[in-house]
Amino acid sequence: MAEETTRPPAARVGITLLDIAKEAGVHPSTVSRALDPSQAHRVREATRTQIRGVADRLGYRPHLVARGLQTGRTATIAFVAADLSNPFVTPIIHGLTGAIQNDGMMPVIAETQDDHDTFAAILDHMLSRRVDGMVVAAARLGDREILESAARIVPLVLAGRPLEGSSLPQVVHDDRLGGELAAAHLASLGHRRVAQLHGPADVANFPRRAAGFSQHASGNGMVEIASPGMANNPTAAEGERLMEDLLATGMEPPTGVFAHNDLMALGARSALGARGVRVPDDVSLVGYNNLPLVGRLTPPLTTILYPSLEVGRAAGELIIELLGGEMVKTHDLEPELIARGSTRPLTADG
Amino acid sequence: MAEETTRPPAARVGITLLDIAKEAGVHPSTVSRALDPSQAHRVREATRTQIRGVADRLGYRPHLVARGLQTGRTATIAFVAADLSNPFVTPIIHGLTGAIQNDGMMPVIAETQDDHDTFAAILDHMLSRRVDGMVVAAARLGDREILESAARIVPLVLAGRPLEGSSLPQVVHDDRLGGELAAAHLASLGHRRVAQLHGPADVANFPRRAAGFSQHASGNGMVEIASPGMANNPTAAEGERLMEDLLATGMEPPTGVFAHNDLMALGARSALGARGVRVPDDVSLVGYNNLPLVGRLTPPLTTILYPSLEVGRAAGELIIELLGGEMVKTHDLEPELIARGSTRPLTADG
DNA sequence: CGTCGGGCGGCAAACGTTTGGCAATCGCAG
DNA sequence: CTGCGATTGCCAAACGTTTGCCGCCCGACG
Repeated sequence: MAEETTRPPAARVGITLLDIAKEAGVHPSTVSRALDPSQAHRVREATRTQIRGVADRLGYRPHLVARGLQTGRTATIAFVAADLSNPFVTPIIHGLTGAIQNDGMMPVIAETQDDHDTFAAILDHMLSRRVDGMVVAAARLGDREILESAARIVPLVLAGRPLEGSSLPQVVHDDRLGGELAAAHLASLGHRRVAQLHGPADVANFPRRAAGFSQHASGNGMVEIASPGMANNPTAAEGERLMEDLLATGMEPPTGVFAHNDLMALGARSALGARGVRVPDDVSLVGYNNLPLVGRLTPPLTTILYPSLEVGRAAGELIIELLGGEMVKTHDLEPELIARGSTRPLTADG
Repeated sequence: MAEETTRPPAARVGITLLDIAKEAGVHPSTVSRALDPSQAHRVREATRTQIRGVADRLGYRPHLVARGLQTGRTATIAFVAADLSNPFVTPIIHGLTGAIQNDGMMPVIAETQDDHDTFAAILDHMLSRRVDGMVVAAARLGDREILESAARIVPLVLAGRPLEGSSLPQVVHDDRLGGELAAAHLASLGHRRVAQLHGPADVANFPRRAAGFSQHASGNGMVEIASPGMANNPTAAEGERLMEDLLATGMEPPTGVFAHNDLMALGARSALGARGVRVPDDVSLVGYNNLPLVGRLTPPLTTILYPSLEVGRAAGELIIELLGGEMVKTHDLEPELIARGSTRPLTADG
């Protein structure tokens, strides 16, 4: 038998367990065990170190695909976002990645663009990929069925966007309370005439924020001006449009405005500015999310803190617990008012 | 042979080609071909539609892991970032995802935290995963060797951060020109005494920006105040620290400051504000990147546009071309000055 | 009527692991 | 010297595809 004295020194692609076994003069299965910490005890110290040596020398890299086929696990978590350009999702990805990377798992990412068919296709694709779990931040009302059928196949947690009438595990954020906080804040500043800029109704956060706000408002003698429709998407452009529509009605404008997220608030501010309406002098403006930098705007935006980073992290931890067979259902994270310069007490002329 | 009349209606997990073959009374390989558009012509129209019918009825989902093992392709692109919380990377991910999602590929994401060992481990892990390609936005000077050895195994493109002295395919952005634009802008406003806040030297963008700036400055009679060291990371905190150090030297401060990125510029603004130095009245400030929202700050930040979204998209396209066997090397994207309120002409007292 | 060729489909190997079961070996005690 | 248990390593099957090759059948042509 010819003895191979020199080999390409390192990191050749395609070194397999079999190569190592041959080189070390043992059976592939022995190599597999020697390299697997949880099975290493099944192989003698001496053989083990020898095998490890050969593996290192040859630059062995386990073939995770092959392993995945055998074990049924891919060390992969799907992350499904509606719109990756929304600054709101970055911290979620960041938190998620941080929570799972230690366990050797990595997120694989897709974007639905808030389109139902795309959403369905992506879920399907992720199942085909045999991801070990899914974190979905793109849920809309109409997606419930496919979400639940996916959840029957693979651990799935909702993050960022809850889903009305579903009992899927999720990272819960109390949007209703957030809405209340916004109303309470405006109330405490003396505002009576208020309005909301509504995000799309099929994204469950927004109706909840709206309900919380309305409830507190009506319970405290505030007058809520009916808003001119709702946004098709929770974007700055839509916020601007809604605000314009509101101003265009000709009726006496509100002194306090609650936009259902920061992007819409920014859009609203543009619309107000274009009409010569000043924030906060003429109108107090409250957003939602506390996006990066909104605290450095002028005026700095008063907003409700949405703890995106923690949501991402919690989602990751939830998934990992689910994978471990635990039955955890939810994880709670509270909203918090961050009062800044875009709101101020109502004055006589305001 | 018992005829199975009723089956679980749909989407059971674990329907395999074999199940379909059995059900349709053909060989698995025929099913495989019938379902593969590029092989479908090898099977008669009738059998094909029958097979498709059975597949749909059973809710068949191809097992991408098994396919990957066989074909060697995973339909997966690694995206390696230094810091996912930097608003700068989101648009890159967005662009990348958009560019590859149509081809059924998805990014799998990891974060190096700008640590060399973590970086090496992640590259290795990605190779183990058998990703089809890599987009690396986390390159530092010391990472060259491992990057090049990875690039020998799998198509790899650099995006966001170039690498000094390397000929890896990359999405090129002319940082030097960006630096020049910053200097030229300040010069055109009459500024003579200027300073830079340096990003870390082992991230190649920053020395290039610095060189472009310095060259234009000295070539146009400007006096560049030596800066007090450089940032360890390109973050707001570090920008603040550098600016403080600069002010603390006691020498006459510059009237124009070029921060090597927007985050550092924001940190610098804080430091200036804390000392009662006004922007732009006392100091004109230029950043880099044009992060979302910096145009809405007060004053809105003058900055150099870094086309992150296009960089991400271009990186995705480059990878796909590389996968197609093309030999493309680079893709160019120009910087662009965006003059806003944080810079203004030098006045007698400024 | 024989042969050729093309269309269609089956066969089996291969991709690189993991893992349950079994065999061999060894040490040690009876 | 034999028997027994524990330790160590081997065997082979299995995970779900893809794909080169071969064979069958049918029609057409010589």
